[in-house]
Amino acid sequence: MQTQKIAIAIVDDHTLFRQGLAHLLTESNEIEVIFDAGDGAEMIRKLPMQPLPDVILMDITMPVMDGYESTRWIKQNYPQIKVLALSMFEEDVPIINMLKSGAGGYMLKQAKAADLINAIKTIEKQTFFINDLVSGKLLNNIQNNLPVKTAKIQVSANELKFLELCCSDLTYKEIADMMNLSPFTINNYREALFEKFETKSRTGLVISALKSDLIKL
Amino acid sequence: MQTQKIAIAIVDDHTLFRQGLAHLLTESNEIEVIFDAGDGAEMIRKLPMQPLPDVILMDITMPVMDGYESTRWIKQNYPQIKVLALSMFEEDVPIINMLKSGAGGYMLKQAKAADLINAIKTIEKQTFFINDLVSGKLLNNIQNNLPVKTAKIQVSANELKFLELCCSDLTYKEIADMMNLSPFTINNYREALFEKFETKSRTGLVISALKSDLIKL
DNA sequence: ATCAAAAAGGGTAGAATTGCCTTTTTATCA
DNA sequence: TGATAAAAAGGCAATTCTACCCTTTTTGAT
Repeated sequence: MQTQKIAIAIVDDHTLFRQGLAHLLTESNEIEVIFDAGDGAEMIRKLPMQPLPDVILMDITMPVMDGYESTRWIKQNYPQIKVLALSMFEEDVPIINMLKSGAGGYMLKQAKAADLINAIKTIEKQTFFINDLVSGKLLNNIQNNLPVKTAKIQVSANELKFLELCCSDLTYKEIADMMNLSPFTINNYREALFEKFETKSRTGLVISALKSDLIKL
Repeated sequence: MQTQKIAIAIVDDHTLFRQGLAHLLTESNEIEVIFDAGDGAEMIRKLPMQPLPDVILMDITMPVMDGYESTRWIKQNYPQIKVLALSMFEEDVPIINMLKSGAGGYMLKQAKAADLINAIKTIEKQTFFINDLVSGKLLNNIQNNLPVKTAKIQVSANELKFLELCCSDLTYKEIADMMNLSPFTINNYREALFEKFETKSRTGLVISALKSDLIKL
C-alpha cells in the first residue's frame, strides 16, 4: 500500500524536544525514527548499531560535538545520509555554515510539523530542500560575498586571558598587573590581536572576539 | 480508577517543540494539554476560551511577549495557575528572574520526559517544584545577594543609536558625524550612559549594554 | 504661562589608548 | 652548544578618551 517509511535519526541536546519530535513524526506514518542522540559523539556511537537512517535531523548547538562538526563527519563517513539542519537560529552565519558543512536543508524549530515532514520527504528524494529562508540567505551570501570566516582566528592562552580581561573597565596597566606581566608585553598582545582581528580599537577588538565566539559575555 | 488528569498549557515559540511535547505528555495519560501558544499574547487570547489549565509550561525567549512578562501577567490575573518555566538556559539570571516573575519551578529542555511529568505533578499539588538546579541557584543568589537588576536601565532613542555605534572601531568624532550631532553632544550621551551603567570606559559600557540586552551583537 | 527638568551644545586638562619602533629574555632543536 | 625564532620588555609621539566644568534650548507638567 504505502511505500517504505523514511528512516530518520534526531540529534539534539534537548531531550524533551528530541522525544517529543520523535512522537510527532512517528504519528505521520511516513517516517520512522530509528534512533536519537544528544550530541554528535553519541550519534557516531549509535549509527553502526542499526540500519542507516536516510535523513538525520541535526541541531547546531550541542555539547561535546556540535552540529557543524557532526554534519561534516556524516558527509565524510556516510555521504549518502542526508542531513537536515533543525535550529532556532535565523541568522545568516549559522545557516550558511550548516550548508557549508554539508547539510542539504535548514528548518527552524518554529516551523510547523507538516512543513518539517514535507522537508524530510523532499530531502530524502532530492538530497536538497531549499525553502525561502535558505534561498534568501544563499542569495544574500553570494551577493555580498561574505567571507564566512571558517578559519577561526588562533590566539594563545595568554592572549585569550587578555581578551577576557579586556571586557571590562580595567585599563591595560591594571590588566598587566592582574596577569603579572609588563604593560609592554600587554601592549604586544594588544597589537597582535588588533592585527589578527583587523581592528583599531579595544572596543572593536572585544566585539570581534565576541562575534567570533572566542569569548563569551 | 484514575484521578482527574492535570490540565496544562504550553507556551513556546518553537512550534515543533510545542507540538512534540504535547504528544509526549498526552501519552502519559496523566496530563491533558488543553492548548498551546507561540507567545504570551496568544496565551492571553486563548486562556478564556476553555477551562483554565492547572499548570502552564512557559518558555523564556519568545517574540511579542516573553516568558517573564507572561508569567507576571498570569500571576496577576490568575494566581491559582501554576507556572513551570521550561527553558534551555542554565545560567543564574534567567532562572532567578523566572522565579521572581512568579514561576513555581524551572526545568531544562535537556530534561527527560519522566522528570518533566514528575515536575508537573509536583507543582500541581504543591505549587512549587524545587529541583537541584533551582535550589542551587536560589542558595547562590541569597549567599551572593546578587542585586538581580530587575529595573532595566532606560535609554533614549539617541542614546541607543549611540550605544550601537559604540560597538565598533568608530571614534566618537566619527559617531558624531554619522548621527549628525556635535561631538560635544555625543560626549553628553557618553557621560550619561557611563553614569547609568556605572562604568568608566567605552569597552565597559558596551559590555554592560550587551549584558543588559539593550543591544545585540 | 511659567517653572522645573531634561536634552543639547560647548570647552579643556589630564589620562589612557594606539601605532611604530628597538632590545632583552626564553625556549627549541639541529 | 650555537643558531634562531618566539615571547617579553621597553620607549615614545600622536591620537583618542575621560572627567569636570559650563550655557542654551527643548520638553513636560501644573
